[in-house]
Amino acid sequence: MRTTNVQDQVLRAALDLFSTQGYATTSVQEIVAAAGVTKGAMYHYFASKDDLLFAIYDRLLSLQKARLEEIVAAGAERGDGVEEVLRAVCEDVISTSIEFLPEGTVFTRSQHMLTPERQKEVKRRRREYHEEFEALLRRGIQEGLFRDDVPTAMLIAHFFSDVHYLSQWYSPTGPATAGQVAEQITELFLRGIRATT
Amino acid sequence: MRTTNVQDQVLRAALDLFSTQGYATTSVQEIVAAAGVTKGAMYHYFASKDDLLFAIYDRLLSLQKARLEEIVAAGAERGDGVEEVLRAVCEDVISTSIEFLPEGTVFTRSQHMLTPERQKEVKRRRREYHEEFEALLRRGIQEGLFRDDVPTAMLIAHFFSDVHYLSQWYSPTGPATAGQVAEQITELFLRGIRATT
DNA sequence: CCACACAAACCGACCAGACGGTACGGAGGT
DNA sequence: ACCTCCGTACCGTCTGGTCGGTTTGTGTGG
Repeated sequence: MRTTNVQDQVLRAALDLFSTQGYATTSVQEIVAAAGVTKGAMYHYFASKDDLLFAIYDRLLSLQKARLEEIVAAGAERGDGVEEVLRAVCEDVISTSIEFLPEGTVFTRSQHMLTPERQKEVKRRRREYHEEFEALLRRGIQEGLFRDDVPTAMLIAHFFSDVHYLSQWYSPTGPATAGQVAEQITELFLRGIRATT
Repeated sequence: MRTTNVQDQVLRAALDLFSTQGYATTSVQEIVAAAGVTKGAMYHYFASKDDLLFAIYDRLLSLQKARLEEIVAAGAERGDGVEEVLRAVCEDVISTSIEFLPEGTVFTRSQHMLTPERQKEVKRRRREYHEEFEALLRRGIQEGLFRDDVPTAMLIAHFFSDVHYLSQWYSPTGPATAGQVAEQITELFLRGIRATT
């Protein structure tokens, strides 16, 4: 197996503590105590506290990217229309973000705590993701389905604002299910960007 | 006068450093050095580092609340329709958020660094603001202008996600002016929430 | 089945330094 | 004489990270 029990436990504890207390206010001592391991064990697998934080980003970015490409590929194979694909992508990223809510909390809140190089990498990978998203928008605009009087950059920001904001208001114990939220936000977004015929 | 030069300089420096480096990674030493005062002077006016952070929240919350009420009152006096008032409110909060972009950065990023009581107060005042916003939405729904198939809580989240996300992507040196952004986001939002007749 | 070797896994006491905050005294106005 | 304002030196605490050493696992030769 690729990951040991120690790594798993530490990352799990780190995610939990970072998302509830914040990165800076969580000490390595707390993390290893919560994980049930010692500092020596932890520093055997991770070079720094920063590694723990970055692991959270890496996992989420990889996951979202993979899902995006999977959906786009499946849509292309099926010959789906742009709006259909875009809807699937939107609903999926929202659902996934709800599934990984603690990660989302850390993601928005602690980006500036990463080392500068890693901040750059996170930015780069987010940009890549956005560009793939933008390609869908452009296709839709070209086909006359989506409005062309608002820059795509703003449409992207408009959608991902919802995605990032999820961790600040959504509660699994609340009235709405993840699926409902995904559907409704996507609907609001699509309604906003459709061309007026 | 109410505020001394020391207070002003310190708060200005704190805002600048908190927004660029983050609260936890900014030391009191750095702040007083940037403000050109000594620690003794600072601690004469502020009880703790936390006070500096809360001052940023307090100012922004007060400002936004005041502007909201002003606009709603003006709209009521003029006898404006709900959509007209809501549009004015939305455009104003976006413009204001752009005007106070560093405050917005700190706002979203450092809420969990406040003392628990102050976190509660921030939450309470935000909720008050949202409730006033919600009243507009409800009025619009009642009048059949806005859709009633999506919970108002979600419509609120959908709009304020854009507001909070501004500090993460908007650049004053970018292509879009504050006014354009305010107009376009508001347009996207309103288009999304209008009832389909 | 054992003895041995060697590396990976792990322990926990221990730094060096930075941090927020304080104590105390002086300066200057009233 | 007194109070506000502020400078300086200092304190106790906590932090991320290290390091020498021990334990555990595993492959190997007899």
